[in-house]
Amino acid sequence: MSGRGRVPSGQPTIADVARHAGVAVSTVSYVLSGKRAISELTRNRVLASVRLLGYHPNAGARALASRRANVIALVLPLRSGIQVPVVMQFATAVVTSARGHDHDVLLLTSDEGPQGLHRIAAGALVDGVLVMDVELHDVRVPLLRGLGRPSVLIGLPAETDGLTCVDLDFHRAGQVCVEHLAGLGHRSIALLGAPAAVYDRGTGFAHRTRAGVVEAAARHGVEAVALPCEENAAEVHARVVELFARQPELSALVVQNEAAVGPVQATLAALGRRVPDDVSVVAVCPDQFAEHASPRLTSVPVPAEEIGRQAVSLLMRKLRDEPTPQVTLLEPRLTVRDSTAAATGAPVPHDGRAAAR
Amino acid sequence: MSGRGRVPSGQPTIADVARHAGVAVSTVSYVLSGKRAISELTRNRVLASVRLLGYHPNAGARALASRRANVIALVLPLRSGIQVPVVMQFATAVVTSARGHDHDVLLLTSDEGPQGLHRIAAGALVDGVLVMDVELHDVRVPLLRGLGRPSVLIGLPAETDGLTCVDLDFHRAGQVCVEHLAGLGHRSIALLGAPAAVYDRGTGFAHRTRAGVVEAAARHGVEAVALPCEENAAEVHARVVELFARQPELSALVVQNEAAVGPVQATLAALGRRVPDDVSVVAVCPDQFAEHASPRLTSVPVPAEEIGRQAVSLLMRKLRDEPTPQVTLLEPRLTVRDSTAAATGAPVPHDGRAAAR
DNA sequence: GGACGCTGGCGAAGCGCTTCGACAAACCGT
DNA sequence: ACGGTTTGTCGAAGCGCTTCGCCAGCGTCC
Repeated sequence: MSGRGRVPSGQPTIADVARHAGVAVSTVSYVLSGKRAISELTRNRVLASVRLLGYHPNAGARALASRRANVIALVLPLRSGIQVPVVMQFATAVVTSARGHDHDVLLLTSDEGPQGLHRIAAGALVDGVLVMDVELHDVRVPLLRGLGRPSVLIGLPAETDGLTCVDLDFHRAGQVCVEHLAGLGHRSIALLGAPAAVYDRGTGFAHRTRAGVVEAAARHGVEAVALPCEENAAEVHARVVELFARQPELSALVVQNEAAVGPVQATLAALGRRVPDDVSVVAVCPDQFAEHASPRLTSVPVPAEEIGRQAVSLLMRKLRDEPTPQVTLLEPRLTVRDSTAAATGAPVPHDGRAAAR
Repeated sequence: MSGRGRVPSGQPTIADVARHAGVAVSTVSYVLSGKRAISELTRNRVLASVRLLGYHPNAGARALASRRANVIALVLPLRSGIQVPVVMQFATAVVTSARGHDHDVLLLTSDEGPQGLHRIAAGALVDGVLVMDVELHDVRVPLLRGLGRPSVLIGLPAETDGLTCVDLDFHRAGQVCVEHLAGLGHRSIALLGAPAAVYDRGTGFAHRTRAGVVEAAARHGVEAVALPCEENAAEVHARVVELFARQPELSALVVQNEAAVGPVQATLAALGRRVPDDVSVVAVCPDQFAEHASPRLTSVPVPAEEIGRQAVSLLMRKLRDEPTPQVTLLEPRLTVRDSTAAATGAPVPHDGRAAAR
């Protein structure tokens, strides 16, 4: 009968719902979007039809007509030296929060590079972009500025004009670790950091933590050295040995490298140095890691969940054209567990800080 | 002038390209899709215009008209006890291969559950679905069957009728580990497995590996016990101690738990048992892990990349309505490194297998 | 030299949705 | 009882693309 007759998709359309409920297509649309007042009666009839037919709006059609896809892009790093579990936590937090805002998440990997971003944005596949693992001088930053779509960075580039960035205040995190150790009477500490490659490509969090450690150490009159560290057990071992050779007085370690945490503990054990009796250890790592180590580690957790949530919520605000702060830094919290104790021969005063004065 | 005049989107449309190239819209479409023959001359004119105007087809419009979104969904597990780095490797492999097939990847988390899948599929946001971390009796399996969209599972449920599944042959992997150890003369071995929760929820790979180990051990006359193992250092320590108490003769360990690998080595060291001199260790874990341990671990890697690629390629085949095998199992390869050696008092015969006969 | 088949291109009809303007009907104050 | 607001609903015009059917031109084959 029908002249053209492409195969119908099987899924009910808004027209089916309208017909079933005995109203106009536009009425169904308004019921679903709430953008115009609809009488209680009509609304209920429509909603009943929706449920009965199992109607789900077609995403493509919706995107086309409304010019918003309700999808955001998440650009994940895939390089060496990334903190895999942290990244996963971010990703899941982002997906979960995005769903809470009625958005889905499209996964992009850094290695498709700028053109990937461009394709996605120009094709209107996504409404906005979330970029992780930003470097100090990230090539994607100028791109994002000219993308024509809202974006939020997780991490802090050197120049934040016109951007929206969220991150843990790693500078402060470094300070907090040192302050804790100084308060326990430690006078010689070391930062065992991320792999050298991470520093080399100017990843913000590594540099900022190091700066925080160095600065706070100076302020508290604590001797401190910072060393990058690869992620394999042998290398960690070598580094730790090297540290004790360079600083015989060394009594505390700040470790910012998930993969190194285990080997560090193993190495210290092998060297006959007990934690925390002989050496205190503070880690900057996910809580889960710190909990699972033995002894349980005093740590500054990276609040991946919280950062992810914030990032999404900032992006949503940008999508609604609301103003957003340029930089949002989360305050680090240090959780004291079993891996830090007063330095030998420097008993902690009762307020736990005197030694740092 | 124009009566209605919504704001134009800014992006050039196919009509702009057509006008610029002096051809019909449909011609541009055919040039881009290659679905009809277009003369060299016209094609080049069109392509030039496309580049010049920076044209990118609108994803929503394309999806609406063609009834295919060129997006696939990837459902990632987010529960405890998952092997985070492996999951990440999967994810990146999937994204990369999907891009190679001109598709993007939408990230879903298991915890949005069945309705998430349903929403996505019914809304035509995605053309197909990739599901990871499938359990033996997964609730999503019936859902997938009735989803009306092609899907591929990574992992193996108990019942595979009408499905398409890819996975490493973990049963074989278990066997391979045992065969290697038996060949080295070990007569008493243990499998230190995933956390108990993983077995409890019936995750295929854990069960299959255990079965493979047990079966091969029986066949080779090797004594074997299998123990689940939590992912924290203290627990690992306890388990290892327990194992040696139960099997005084124990001379080799198969470890299928990334997070446990480090602690196992630490514990053995603490117990004064050298690897591989006193105890051999085989791990089922990503190569990277095995490489970074010290000593470097003999291992059966989980070929996440390869599995991801296969999964995508199978899904693409299904999208094209081509038949696909129900189950695709990848053959495990064992890489010998420095953590396995001949059992004490059982010198390896020159062909390395006699002890197993 | 007309029937035939190709090739290359065009026009138009949707795909399923949102949104704008129009417009009855109900409600208000006077 | 009559203009002026709301309030609730409808119709229709696209959003930007794909795809179907059509046709003009051109070589081919008896």
